[in-house]
Amino acid sequence: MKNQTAAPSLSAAIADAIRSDIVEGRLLVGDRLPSEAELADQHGVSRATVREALKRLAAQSLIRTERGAFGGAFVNHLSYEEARAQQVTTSTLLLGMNAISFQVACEARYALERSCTALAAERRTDALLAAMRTEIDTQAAPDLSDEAFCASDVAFHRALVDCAGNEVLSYHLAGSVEAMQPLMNMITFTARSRAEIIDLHRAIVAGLEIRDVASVDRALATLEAYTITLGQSVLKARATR
Amino acid sequence: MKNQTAAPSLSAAIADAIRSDIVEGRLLVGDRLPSEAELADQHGVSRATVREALKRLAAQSLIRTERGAFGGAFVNHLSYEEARAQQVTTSTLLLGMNAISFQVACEARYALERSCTALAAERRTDALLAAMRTEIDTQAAPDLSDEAFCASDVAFHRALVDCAGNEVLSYHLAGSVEAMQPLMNMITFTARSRAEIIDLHRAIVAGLEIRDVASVDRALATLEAYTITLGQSVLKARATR
DNA sequence: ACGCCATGAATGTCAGACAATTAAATGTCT
DNA sequence: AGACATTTAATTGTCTGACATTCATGGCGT
Repeated sequence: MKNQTAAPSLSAAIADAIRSDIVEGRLLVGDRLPSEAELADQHGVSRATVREALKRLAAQSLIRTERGAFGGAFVNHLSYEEARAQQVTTSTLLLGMNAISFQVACEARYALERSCTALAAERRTDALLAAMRTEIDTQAAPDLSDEAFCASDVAFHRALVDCAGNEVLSYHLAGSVEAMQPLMNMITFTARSRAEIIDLHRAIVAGLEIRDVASVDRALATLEAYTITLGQSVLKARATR
Repeated sequence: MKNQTAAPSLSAAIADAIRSDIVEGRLLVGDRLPSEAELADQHGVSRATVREALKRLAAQSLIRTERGAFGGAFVNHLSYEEARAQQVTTSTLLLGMNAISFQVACEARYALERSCTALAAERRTDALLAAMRTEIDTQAAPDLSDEAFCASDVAFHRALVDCAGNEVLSYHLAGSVEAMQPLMNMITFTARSRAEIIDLHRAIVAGLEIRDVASVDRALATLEAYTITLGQSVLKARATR
């Protein structure tokens, strides 16, 4: 992996060297790196510089460090959860910094989410359907805060993508959808709109239950359209304020 | 953003503090952080510790540092390209470490890719169609290496997702699909299979041209099935070896 | 006005020290 | 012999102070 313009910094160069050792398989999961002192010797730099390099890798969850005798830096086993958390941080920041319109974000979110409907209808399990129904019940509570409603909404859609029974797909979709949540949260939900959304959630679960791809897809499309409508009315309200 | 079990390290704690300042908007893009010496004072630690914290943030592209007078650490503007590169690194590593079956990866890849067909058929531009045709011509060259064929394949699918005309969708899809390329590269392409793939690529472009969603979707489904077949035959060949 | 250079502020690096932690080796008691 | 306590060595985490390097700015001389 060639580095961009250049790495005018020793610590960055050392980090890159070790990173490619990991990515290209010369260091395997669980392997212990040489101690900081040894690395400093090998690369002809001071320990401080090596440490900065290691911190860079630790920030990407590529390595983990343990203290004490026979501690050191170990190639980390990247779990789905860690990877997803990082993806969400990066994507959230990206979306927050680039003046994404609500409509574009919404369109992307539902396009991604609909990519799992066919598999989800085929493979949905009773356990996941039950989880979705539980979230719907939560959402129907009359005195629920907007925050809690959104959290439950995320959990519902998370369960939906899990229905596809493909962990790789779940990882990508859950990460993508979750990253867009802050943009979705521009909307303040009225009792009326909550009821509408809950109805559509019910339709999705019902469609999955009878393995009817088309009805699930239709419900998601309707949910997308409705969400965009809500977003636009919020924008309009702000404009006239 | 609460940290998991604990961060028993000062440099990690400081990095987390600054990170949340950025993610939650208390520091804006382009803002200059205090100098390392000032940060060290504020947090009551040494400059070395602050530097390790800053390197962690730099590794996530959250900040960039400039040397010289009036240099320092600045909140970075995260570009789509930087974000995608990070997403690809993380996802590639994740997939490489978790014994993903070829079939599961393939299924996820095409499910994601098909999420843009409807928008792509509606919005495809002549420029992007031309780009796709150029890649097909490249792929048809008789003396092309496997590596170059795969690279062109990535470029082709990249153009396909760009057809959807939604930059957020492009970002997520291009990253996801690219991250799975190493798994796809298990396949060694024969002249026969290349011809088959190129035919399907042609069908995709033709479908986009006449804005026929169904035919594009069908071509992608066929491509998925064919890719899985190829993968299985490779596995079978290895098993009997 | 123009170019050159000193200055100062900042990061990048180094060397050496000490504290904290931890597993393993060693010692000690029953 | 076995259980428990202690020492030891390796390693990371942090601190201190120093020097090198980079670069915008402003003053100086011509």
